[in-house]
Amino acid sequence: MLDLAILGLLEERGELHGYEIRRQLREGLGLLANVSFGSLYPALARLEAAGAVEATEAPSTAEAPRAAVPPTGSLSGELAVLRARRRTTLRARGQRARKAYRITDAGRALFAELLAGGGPSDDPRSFGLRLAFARHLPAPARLALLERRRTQLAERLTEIRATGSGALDVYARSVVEHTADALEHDISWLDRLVEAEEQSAGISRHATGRAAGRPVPSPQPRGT
Amino acid sequence: MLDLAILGLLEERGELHGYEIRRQLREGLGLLANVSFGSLYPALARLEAAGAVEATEAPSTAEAPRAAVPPTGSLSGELAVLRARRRTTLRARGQRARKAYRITDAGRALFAELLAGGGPSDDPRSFGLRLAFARHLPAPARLALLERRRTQLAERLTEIRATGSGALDVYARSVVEHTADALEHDISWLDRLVEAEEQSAGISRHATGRAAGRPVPSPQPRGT
DNA sequence: GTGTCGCTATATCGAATCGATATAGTCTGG
DNA sequence: CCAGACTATATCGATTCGATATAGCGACAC
Repeated sequence: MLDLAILGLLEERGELHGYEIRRQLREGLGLLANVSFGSLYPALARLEAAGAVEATEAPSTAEAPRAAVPPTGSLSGELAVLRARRRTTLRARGQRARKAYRITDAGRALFAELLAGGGPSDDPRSFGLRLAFARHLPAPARLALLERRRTQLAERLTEIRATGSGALDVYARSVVEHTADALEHDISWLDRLVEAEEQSAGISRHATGRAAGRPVPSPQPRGT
Repeated sequence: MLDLAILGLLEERGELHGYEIRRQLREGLGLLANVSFGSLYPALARLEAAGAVEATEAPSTAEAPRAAVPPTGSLSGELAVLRARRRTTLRARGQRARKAYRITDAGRALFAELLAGGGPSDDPRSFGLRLAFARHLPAPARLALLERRRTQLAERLTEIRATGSGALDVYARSVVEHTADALEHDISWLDRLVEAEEQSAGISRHATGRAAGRPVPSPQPRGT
């Protein structure tokens, strides 16, 4: 999930270092991806190991794309190299040592895969992230993403409504009902997005029945 | 977080086994706590090790303690008895060996602590869980819980609104705006809850400034 | 009868993530 | 000159998830 966010940011904004990635994730995406360093740095290392991103020692202002360190197989050796390099190179201007990352072709492929990837990923953050990067998705895949999400939420909603909150006390019931409300709200948002998608694509037969009149399980006038 | 859910369930429903806990979490609490076995069983073990719960071998359905069947000496006869017994105990659905857990006094103490516990816990699931069990909380702590949550959400909202979504494309902007909307919705829900709390407590000084300027639809008598 | 399918039930594993913490350089202000 | 705030990378332990293994039992088909 984090991988997607990182790759997307690098794809859109070019070369970034860890701290900056985090800031952009927080500020740009409205905390949707509020990520900690404890997951960010491992994720970067993971992606680098997989060849999806490559590190460039230089602060982003300069160029000097210094060839990537050839993997020596010696961990301590590589660490020593990194340390030495850091001490010499960066002190140059202003900031402190940083490792900027840039996306590779393999990374772009991975990004596309993650973006469309039909994995379950019930996680709302994951969906939000995908949608935020939906610009990089072909139109049909975009639509499919929205539809898939809508289906999932609708299922959850019926499930909740079905179980009925009769047996619960005031507080638990309030939680359940609010959850259902939020779900409804989400679904109608998705419906609006789907509609917009279908409009922007030239639609001949817009009466597919989908966007037309799909009622949310039960409108349920709320307020006794 | 899971600990809280487990302890709460055991406190309210008495003796339960793992599978059943999970079901009640899913069905009762509207998927708010949709938990996997990979976290549930370790959590139970953790709680047991900490002395917060204790395991009882007996299936909880043992309302009527079946009188011990005198051993007949006949193997097939005993097997038949076992089968019959199982069938009567479990009624229509197959059951297997299970370990039922019951909450201890230490567990109750831990529960109270977790429930009120002012840890950050930005997690919406965590808050939902606490609120669902708010009945077990003294009224002032309940109010504090709501207020704390409201403050957090309000902060996030201003943060999002402050950053402004101008630089984003349609999709990212839609995500951010919808997040903000959902946040607003949550906040006004909390406001309604706070108001209800203040009403049900005898309100002498209702003009705390907080609840003052916030208009709220109606008290909404919550009984079907 | 015997597959085998589906449900109940417990359990473990690896990977992802979080929150806390360590380390360290740099900039600002008293 | 020191304190505190900010930038920056990194690691640790704990929690949680998803997948998977296992097993008993019921039910229905063949």
